[in-house]
Amino acid sequence: MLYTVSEENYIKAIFHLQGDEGMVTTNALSAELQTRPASVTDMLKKLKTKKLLVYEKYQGFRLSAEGRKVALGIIRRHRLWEFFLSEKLRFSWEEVHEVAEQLEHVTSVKLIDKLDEYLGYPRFDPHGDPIPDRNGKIATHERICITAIPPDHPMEVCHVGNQSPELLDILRHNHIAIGTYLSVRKKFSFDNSLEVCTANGPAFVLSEAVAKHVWMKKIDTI
Amino acid sequence: MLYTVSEENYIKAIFHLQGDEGMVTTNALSAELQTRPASVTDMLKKLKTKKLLVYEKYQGFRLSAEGRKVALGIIRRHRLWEFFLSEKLRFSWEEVHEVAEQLEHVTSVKLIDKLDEYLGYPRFDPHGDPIPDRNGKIATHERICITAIPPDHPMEVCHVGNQSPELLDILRHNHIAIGTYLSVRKKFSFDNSLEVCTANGPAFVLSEAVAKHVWMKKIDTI
DNA sequence: AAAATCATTTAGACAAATCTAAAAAAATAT
DNA sequence: ATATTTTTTTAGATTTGTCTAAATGATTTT
Ligand SMILES: [Mn+2]
Ligand SMILES: [Mn+2]
Ligand SMILES: [Mn+2]
Ligand SMILES: [Mn+2]
Repeated sequence: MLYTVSEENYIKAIFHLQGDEGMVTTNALSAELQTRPASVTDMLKKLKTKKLLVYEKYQGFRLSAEGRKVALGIIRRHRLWEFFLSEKLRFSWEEVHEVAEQLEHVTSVKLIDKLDEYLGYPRFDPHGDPIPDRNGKIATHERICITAIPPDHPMEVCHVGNQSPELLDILRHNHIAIGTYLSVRKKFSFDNSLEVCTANGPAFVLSEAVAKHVWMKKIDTI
Repeated sequence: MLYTVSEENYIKAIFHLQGDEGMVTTNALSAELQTRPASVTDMLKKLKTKKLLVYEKYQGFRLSAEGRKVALGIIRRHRLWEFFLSEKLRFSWEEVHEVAEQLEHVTSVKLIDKLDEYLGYPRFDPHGDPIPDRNGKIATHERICITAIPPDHPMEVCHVGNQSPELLDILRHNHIAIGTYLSVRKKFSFDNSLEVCTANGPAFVLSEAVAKHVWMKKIDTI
């Protein structure tokens, strides 16, 4: 029932690498976790013994139903802590992940459920990623990339698909964060850049490289 | 600069066992940590190498100045989290310790300083124990045992020297917690029990065994 | 002061998580 | 269809933290 920090990190990484139905490879996981392939193989055997993994050697692997459940628990803890750090302790957007990497391994069901309640049952973390509820259920935004929305229809930023400091630097420079309202003024087909603006702010340009990571949803009406 | 969870648990336990000036023995530490004396000896060698310990074999040991500094950092984290759990997440008094045992090992200076700020720089944890500030300084209550206060002088409960569920059961039954105002009505020299009462509540009796763990301070005048 | 007891350390083992180097299997190219 | 390359696994070693059993040092009793 309880897993080591190392096991949890493997489980979480496998969850993120496997899509729906997909298989994960030893090399991909070793790259993700910055370990050697041989270490991955060792851990795969252990996770298979614990029935968290569907794995035959040389055939790739993916989480079992139980493994997925464990992964969602870890992700729930990670994202709830990210929300706490951002919302309550005023950590900036890009600082929360590293600290949450540690906090996610504190295992107390009561702690997490009380934290969830204290935070008001948030459904999305500061990066716009969904927070699984205590049953592992995750909400999904009806979201659309800013490159695909029609001109002059304001929508709300709900997700940023890349959290590198470099991208966040551009977004912050333009005062774009989760929850910002934006509308597209013009699309330039030459380089697929966009001219966008906030409700009453100045217009500015997003390159295609930036825009493809910015996702929008309908503005909440209540 | 960074220590393992195990090292931190040893350092903290040594800090609690050594008074001012005192030496700690291998057996005492092994009892405290529920390990074998041989394991303690192994760790002592390691902590000595890291200059956290003053230790010559067969002679007992105590923390070096650096070791004490590390211990105060761990205790700061532990007690700030206990305060958070109690104050913000509404954990009951006796539940906080176990969860704080895990949270104390999350090492991010920024996290702890922000948490401290968020909590309003509390100086005492839910058990009335002092929380070291970021320089390791700890406040001290001018406190006195309830067995020693004069009759009919209301004072405030500021510390409970034993946190067993059994004692906490009695205290909760009598609605006594940190911050409760109590005065002693009568002392019975036969068994050293006390009749005490709250401001407008009924009188009740505390046995000597209970009373000796209940510590009082002057009522704050602001 | 020697014997008995108690506390502490040493010696050797083990599990967990990692590594390097070599072997084996699978995939790709010729 | 072979040969070559890539991926994965195995074999054996290392570090950390723990253990048991035996040896040694310190203390207490007689
Ligand atoms: Mn994250
Ligand atoms: Mn992690
Ligand atoms: Mn505690
Ligand atoms: Mn601890």
